[in-house]
Amino acid sequence: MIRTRFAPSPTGYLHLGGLRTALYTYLFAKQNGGAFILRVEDTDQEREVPGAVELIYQSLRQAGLAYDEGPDVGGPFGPYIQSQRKATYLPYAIKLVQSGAAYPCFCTKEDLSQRRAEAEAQNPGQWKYDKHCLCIRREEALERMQSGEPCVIRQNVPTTGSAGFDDLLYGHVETPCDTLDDNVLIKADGLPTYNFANVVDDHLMNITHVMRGTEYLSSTPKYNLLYEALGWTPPVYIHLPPVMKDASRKLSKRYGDPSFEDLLSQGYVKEAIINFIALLGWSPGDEREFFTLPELVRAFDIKGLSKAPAIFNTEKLVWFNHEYISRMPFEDYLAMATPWFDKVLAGKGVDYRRLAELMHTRTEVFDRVPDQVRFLAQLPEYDIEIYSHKKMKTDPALSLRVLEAARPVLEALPSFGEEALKEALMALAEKEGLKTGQMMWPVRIALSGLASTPGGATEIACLLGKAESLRRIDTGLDKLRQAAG
RNA sequence: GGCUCCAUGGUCAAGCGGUUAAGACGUCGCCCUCUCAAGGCGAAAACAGGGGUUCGAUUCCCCUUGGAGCUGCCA
Repeated sequence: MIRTRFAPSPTGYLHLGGLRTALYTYLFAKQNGGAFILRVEDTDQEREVPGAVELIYQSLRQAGLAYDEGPDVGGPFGPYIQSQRKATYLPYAIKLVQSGAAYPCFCTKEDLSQRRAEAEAQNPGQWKYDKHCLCIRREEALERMQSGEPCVIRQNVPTTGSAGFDDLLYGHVETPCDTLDDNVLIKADGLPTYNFANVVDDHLMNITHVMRGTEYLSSTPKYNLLYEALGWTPPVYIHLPPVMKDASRKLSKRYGDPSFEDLLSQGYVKEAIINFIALLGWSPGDEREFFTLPELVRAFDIKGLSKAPAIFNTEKLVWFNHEYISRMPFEDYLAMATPWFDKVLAGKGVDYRRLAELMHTRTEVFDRVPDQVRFLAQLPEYDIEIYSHKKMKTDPALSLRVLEAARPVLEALPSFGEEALKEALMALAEKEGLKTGQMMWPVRIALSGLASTPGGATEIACLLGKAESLRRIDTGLDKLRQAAG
């Protein structure tokens, strides 16, 4: 049975690169009828951010990536939080020490930084741990360790030969051992480093396939040395290229790059985010581009993964979002749009249902909605230049004439419904010898003060109501008359 | 610096020795239209460079260039 895991460290919210790794990991497990496991890698207590674990649970749930085993859902291989597994690592480390694959190191951080500084002075950038403590006799070292002398346990990487592994995506990767450092396996605080914890836990949790970022690509040969020394079979590796902010910067939390949660609160819909992110670094091979999560499970294939980093392109995400919004049922749209309407229209008595009909296919991201509808609450300041439209053949002078003619017609209308408005204005246009656009453009401008609006003149007049519409036309007339002198 | 990995339009990408080098986003133009969107049609836009291998390279190999990652008692 295939078992995969997503193993984030709780240092903040789940960023999009992490979400994509989680997604691929989930897809791979599910399409093979396997299990998707969440494991929290919190062995660095200093970097841990309070509440981050909950944020991870929440994001994965919202994204629909339900895990079969994990800290808050349990499972037969728990606990699923590494700090709670502290006691499990040391025995394996000692086993490695006894076989010579690792050794206790009593060098203090001060010693190390001093020796390092000296070495760097001679050979910049060449420092590796000098195996200083390897010469201590094993029995003595173990004794000192067990007597409580502060120490770490280091991996004893061979000084000759090479180490390698096979990656499903990248193929065979091999590194000369003499370029590898003797990494710390168990820290002075007794907790394992990532280097050791992931090996032990992946084995203990029967993980068959490891999907993770390429930042581990070059250290994986070292992990395989550990598997070998422990007599374990390594998992199948699939390293994933990073998601970039631009050509040379990774998407990061620091530079204010959005998290999954951020995108949701900006008004991106989760299906669009998932769909977009799935296609960032993976191609189905055919020309399909819309996928639900279950469809992704069926379509996903390691062969479609890209080896090169992918730049996160917001415009494409916006396009996906627009598509998803346009396709959602109207009632869903109305429900989602209402709070955004409320931000600028609360208590204004605007017909949200009609407004939603107009806005439904015009919404790209919900956080842009308030700016699009604000004019309904208050006529914005505008320059009469926008009465000019080349294609419509309108200008301020014509607009003045149009508004003067339209004002009494509108005022006389018994009903201010869209149909009635349209008929009245079209009839007027004909009578005045004007094209429809020449009639509608000035009216719409006067009503909205905007060159571009959701809906045309009649829809806006109807939304505004008779009194407000006439008031705005009067404002327009004032402006135009003033300009005309 | 050392090691590892990567390289098709602005972006995501198909291609897996012989193609007019797909498609999508974005951009631009036209049509439609009571504005803007949407929709329809169309256009511009790429194999980083140099060597090989081969009858033939975007595709295989090498070098260069460019980029990324690792080189932490971070993951």
